[in-house]
Amino acid sequence: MPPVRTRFAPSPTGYMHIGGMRTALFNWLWARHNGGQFILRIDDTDRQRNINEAVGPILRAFRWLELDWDEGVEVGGPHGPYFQSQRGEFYEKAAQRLVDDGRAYHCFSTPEEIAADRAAAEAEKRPYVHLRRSLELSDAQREQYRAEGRPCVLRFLIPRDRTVVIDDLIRGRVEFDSNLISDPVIMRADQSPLYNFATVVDDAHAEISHVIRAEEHLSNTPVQLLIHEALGHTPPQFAHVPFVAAPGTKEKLSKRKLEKYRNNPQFKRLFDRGDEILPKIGLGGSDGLDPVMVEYYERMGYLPAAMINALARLGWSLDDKTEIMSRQTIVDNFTLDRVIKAPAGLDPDKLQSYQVHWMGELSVAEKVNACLPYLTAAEYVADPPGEDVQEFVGRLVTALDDRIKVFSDILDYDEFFVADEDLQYDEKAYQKRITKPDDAVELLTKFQSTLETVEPFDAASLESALKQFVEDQETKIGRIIHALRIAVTGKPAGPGMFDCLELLGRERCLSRIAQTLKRV
RNA sequence: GGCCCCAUCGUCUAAUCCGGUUAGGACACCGGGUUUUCAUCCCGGCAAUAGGGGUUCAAAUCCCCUUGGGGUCACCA
Repeated sequence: MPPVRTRFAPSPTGYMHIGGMRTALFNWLWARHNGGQFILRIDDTDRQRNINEAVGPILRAFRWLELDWDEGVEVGGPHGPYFQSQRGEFYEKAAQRLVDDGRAYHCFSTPEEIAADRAAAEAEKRPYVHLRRSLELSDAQREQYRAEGRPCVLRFLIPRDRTVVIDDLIRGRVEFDSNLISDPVIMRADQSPLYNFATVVDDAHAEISHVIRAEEHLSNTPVQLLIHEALGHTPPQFAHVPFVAAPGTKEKLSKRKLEKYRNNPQFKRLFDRGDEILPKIGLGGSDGLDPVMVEYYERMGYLPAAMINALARLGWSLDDKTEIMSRQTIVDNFTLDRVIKAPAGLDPDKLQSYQVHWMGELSVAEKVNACLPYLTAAEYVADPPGEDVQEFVGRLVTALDDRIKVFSDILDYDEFFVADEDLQYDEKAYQKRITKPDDAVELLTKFQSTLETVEPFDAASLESALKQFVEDQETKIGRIIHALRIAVTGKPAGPGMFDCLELLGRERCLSRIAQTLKRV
């Protein structure tokens, strides 16, 4: 058995698509599961843009999720270079071999000619395949065309009357009739290779054992198989994974349909949350980072463990009940035969539930370290944060407990960072808890002296002090505690009341209550 | 349109390959409990084999058709 070698070969688009990430993950998992190698190559045969700018976000996504690669971009390896744009000689050599063997031919057909042929075929309702007019040319004509400088591409000669069989590891046996396959262009006039050709040359050169890719490539596969064959390669095994669909649909998740997704109920929450959070940390809104991109989740403060867990469960399962899986568990158990054939819609709700689980596994120190950058970026605290700030955030995070679902949630608790006079009140809650009850103001007023004297000013003492107060006043805890929360935090929800008081400290609590009472 | 792929709760899926389960789990949702709020957590509930034909003692599972969805038909990847 040859070693398992898989690859992911994105075209440099400037961002990492969540669906592509899932494909990459499956490749990585299959390599790791088998103790093989994973290769990261860049398919940039058709790009003239700034490569570094376009590749950066892709590498960033891999690093964030800790998907390491054994060969490829930046790390190098024995099968480089790992940019198709730098592999010209390999393609030229392979192309020459095909020409020499009569498996490829120079084609002088103009785009107009081809369009006309296609139109004619359509008019007659017969499937169009390239007509190979250039094969009929005499040597003299050929020379004349060349002398005229007429552009000439190289086409692969598809053998006729063949049934091309793909034994796909996920989809099973799939057959194609070679008579229906048009001769594909494999080299442009300028000697640059086309994808279907370059990928074959590169996969063979890198000794890729398994090509795991999205199912939209399934119909390219017969061509690639035939080219492998013509070049004398043993083709890799293919596994076509279903595409990742938009939430609640069966349609391929696509960046082009972004505006439509804004109205998708599940996606809408992600967009809205992005619009709320991202500007605070200087990243613009969801115009720049959207939930189709991996970077959105990174910037919002999702956990790699949650992302991996969610992505792995999209089209794959371990058994009939296991949902929560560590990276290691997934590596240990991942097999291609358990990949499902039907497309799977990304489920933001389910991602969130994995996130809640994996967040719960973190220590306070880990959460603090991850939350601090949000607080500094939003300028809630100084950058770099002093020791006292770190200590305070530690106490806040402890009090917040699992209320922080993604790290950027820490920004919801601005009441612990703003000056007393800048405290914002939730008006609805203010009405309900302070204005409307007839005893709220009176109780708050009286409770000030309790706060002044309670010693020490910590959650436990505050709790017993409040209970004593309630007893003395012959009232119920519910009569004051809600009003108190609004008075000191401005909000109807948050950490435990006594934690809030302790966190804020005596002075700020008293100042905020006074300010609230003045407001009535 | 041609070719190809796919089809189980609202969603992600298990059982399908090798026919026999009260068709299981999770998320979401609904109800209840815990809790000073919110969040968490616990308990319970709702909810599916696209349709039609075969084959068989027995079909979600095998075969055919229909319908629906999707992918692809480039000098994109």
